[in-house]
Amino acid sequence: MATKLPSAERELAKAVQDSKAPAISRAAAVLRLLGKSDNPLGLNTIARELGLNPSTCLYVLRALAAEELVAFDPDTKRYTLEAGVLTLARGWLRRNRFADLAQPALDRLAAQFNVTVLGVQIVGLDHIVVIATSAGRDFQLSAQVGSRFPALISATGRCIAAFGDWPAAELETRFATLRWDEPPSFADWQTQVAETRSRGFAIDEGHYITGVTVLAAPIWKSAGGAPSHALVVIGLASALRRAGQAELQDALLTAARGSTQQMGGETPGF
Amino acid sequence: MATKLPSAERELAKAVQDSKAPAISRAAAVLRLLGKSDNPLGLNTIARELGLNPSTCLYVLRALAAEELVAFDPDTKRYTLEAGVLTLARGWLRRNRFADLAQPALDRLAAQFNVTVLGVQIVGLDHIVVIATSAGRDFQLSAQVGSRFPALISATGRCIAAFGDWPAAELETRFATLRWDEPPSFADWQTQVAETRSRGFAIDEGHYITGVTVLAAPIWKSAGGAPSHALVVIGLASALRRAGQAELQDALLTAARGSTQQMGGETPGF
DNA sequence: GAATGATATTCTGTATATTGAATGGCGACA
DNA sequence: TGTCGCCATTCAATATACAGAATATCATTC
Repeated sequence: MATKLPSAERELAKAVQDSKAPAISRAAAVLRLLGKSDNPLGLNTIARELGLNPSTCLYVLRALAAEELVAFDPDTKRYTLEAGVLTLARGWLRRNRFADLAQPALDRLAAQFNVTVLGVQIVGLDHIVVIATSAGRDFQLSAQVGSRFPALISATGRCIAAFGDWPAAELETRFATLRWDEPPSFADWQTQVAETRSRGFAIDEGHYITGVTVLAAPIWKSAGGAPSHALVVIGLASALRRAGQAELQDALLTAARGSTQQMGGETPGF
Repeated sequence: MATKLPSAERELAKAVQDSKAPAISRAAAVLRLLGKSDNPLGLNTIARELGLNPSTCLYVLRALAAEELVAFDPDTKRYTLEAGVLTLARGWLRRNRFADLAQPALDRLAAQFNVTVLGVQIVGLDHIVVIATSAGRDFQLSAQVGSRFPALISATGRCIAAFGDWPAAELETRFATLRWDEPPSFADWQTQVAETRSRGFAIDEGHYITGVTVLAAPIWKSAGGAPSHALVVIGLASALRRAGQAELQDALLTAARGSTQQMGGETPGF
């Protein structure tokens, strides 16, 4: 009993439990697993990894293959993602102006301060997703479009907590699951969140990744409520100080305000 | 009885029928519908469009929302695609060298002959998916990455038929469902497929879209079997003649042979 | 402000998706 | 070449996802 489950398996079990369409949770888990994997996977490998019954898993894979979301190699009996997922992404991109709108601002910041800049979308309290990127000249750090991170991590996390109006208990629960290089205490973090609120943007100085400073400024898609996106600057702490961190912070805030306007939103006066 | 069903509904009904995981077919249909739609959709709209029971549809949407593949606006009660689909696409892109490998060749062809060039992936006999594009200087025609087309349509279709070794009956069934501006007869088409086989590439002269010529050359990922990808050139018939269609055909074939080599495949000598 | 029409959502019995065991098939290794 | 062990796949019993009716919620019109 109470054997230690891999986290993917753990979460999936929960999602399946109280859903009226568990097959869909299983399908999503399979797709994500295949997306992470560097090479094609066999049925049993997938089933074991996700804690699924092999026969159930087989039916899931067959359904996904029929939908062209998963490719099946009959020779090796191995599965990979199929091009159908691209088609879905295209549908999403068509309806989302943020990537196009923010790109010029990202490029300007990246070029002027020689840093990596991301445009991210905030998906509730769960995750943020990288929508657009621009790398500095000597790109020390990078992240790819489509990457997911936990919502509350690093500078963006403080933004989300600061401007989101979430119940403190909920925040603390989520906070407890985060992985940092140098984890702040919850109390310290709350102080930093308060600072973020008064300053209008967030800083993470080496907590998430040692030696790396992350700045994040919120973007509002509509007038009220929580921010929908954020601009994120990533750079080595030493390099940032050289590049003029104060100016960079101003430029970031201005860019975020501009993006908010372009999105038809309104930056609240905290 | 025998009321005319929308085609999406028709196909979905079939897929659900004999699947051991019908919820997954329904989920995929919902995602595709949301991907096509220009604006957020309500529950009943979706259910009606796909011929689903509203309550079933609700459970599907809730499951998809929990997986961050669908976004739900509690105010308007409307659904859209969510950024999670981007994450899946990223996973696929990581494992697919074709887009990166082919891009230079596409750009060269597009620039030299002022045409639109596509790199497509062949997904069985069902569809092709656009993986990479390059537009000419005055881009008369275009297609976006992620777009899907029926496998047997236009020049690419003749390639697939010519080099794929599919049963004739299967081909004829599928052929019957295609929509052309100026449909060829099945007999004519078979002749053109035979020509394609001997020539090594396919031409569609105004059949698919009036006044538009399409060329397609196959690419093999592995030594034997059917081609996995194709290079496709699209241009106005008049413009192509001016640009030197004979040279273009040579250049296309050479490019496809080169891509085949880069992919580690082998162009068979038909 | 009442009534109407449309929508989203909950509820309940039943057809069926899921499970775990049994079978079939393939490669490794001796 | 035969045996073993793993993997994919089928099979049969049953827990449950699903369809349809009932209810709740919301706009819209008079």
